[in-house]
Amino acid sequence: MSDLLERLRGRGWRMTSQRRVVAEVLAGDHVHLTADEVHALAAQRLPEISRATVYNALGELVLLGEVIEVSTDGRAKRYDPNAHHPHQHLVCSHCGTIRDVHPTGSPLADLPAEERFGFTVTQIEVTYRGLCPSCA
Amino acid sequence: MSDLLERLRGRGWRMTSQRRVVAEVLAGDHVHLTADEVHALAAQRLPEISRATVYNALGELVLLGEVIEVSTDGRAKRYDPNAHHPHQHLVCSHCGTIRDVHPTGSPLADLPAEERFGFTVTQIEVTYRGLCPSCA
DNA sequence: ATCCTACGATGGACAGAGTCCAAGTCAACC
DNA sequence: GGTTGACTTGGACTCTGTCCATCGTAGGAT
Ligand SMILES: [Mn+2]
Ligand SMILES: [Mn+2]
Ligand SMILES: [Zn+2]
Ligand SMILES: [Zn+2]
Repeated sequence: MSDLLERLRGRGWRMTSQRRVVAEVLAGDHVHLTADEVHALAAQRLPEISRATVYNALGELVLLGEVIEVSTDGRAKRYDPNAHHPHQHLVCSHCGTIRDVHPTGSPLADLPAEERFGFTVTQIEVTYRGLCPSCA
Repeated sequence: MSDLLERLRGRGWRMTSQRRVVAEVLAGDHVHLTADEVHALAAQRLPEISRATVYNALGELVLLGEVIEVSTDGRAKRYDPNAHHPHQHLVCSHCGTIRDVHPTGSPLADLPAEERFGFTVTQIEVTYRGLCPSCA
């Protein structure tokens, strides 16, 4: 993770204690925290950190491509630091639990050119939905 | 669309003027309205219809499998009456415009069994994201 | 080491989408 | 036509996220 902090510093990110804590809280694999969860964890280390600051930091990390925003259907967005290992998500329709998955058949079925309607497609997102073992 | 109304009546749906108007407003192909858009259109015909009723009716149509809920990333959910012709969506990341698309092959790249984590996968949703011609 | 200042943090108000509820209304069956 | 439980209403409420005026501070300049 400190390589992340290095990379950010290198890009001119002013290193504040708040941003450091947010980046540290997000460290790890299979992490999919909501903004408020990040805020709660960050506040354990830095009690006066504000929600706005957490939202700002997360937004910047997303813009910098260091974190992926996963939006799950009506609930709060989740933030995924595993931005450098492409993967997709399996989501429980009942409780919202997320798991990382790596579908086979790599080049996710491209769109027929005549169905692109002039769009520049930059991202293909596959979401597998179902019930997790405890909700089934 | 009156076949829809028939089907609903057959399933014990009490037919109120509000529900009828909501179902009628949703009729058509490539329709992806938000709940508030449905409400506005419905209110043109039935001025006193309430937002809560529209949300209730939409929720029931979704449960009955007659309408698909398309959630688009931070914006309001959209309601798609084209539930009986499986398709996927192409969404503009900038303005939120939606187009129906029909990817070739089996985009539904199945999940390796060992990556299902005990989930019962019931739905695979593919979202193509990019910029529409006017946002590019 | 100290000073400066532009960038970042704060917290409280605000907004959008959706849910909930108590009270009133009416569709459908008798 | 009367009965009744399902449906509707509208307003309050919740949740997620944004905005903004003000205050604080990281880090370059001296
Ligand atoms: Mn992930
Ligand atoms: Mn559609
Ligand atoms: Zn679950
Ligand atoms: Zn667009």
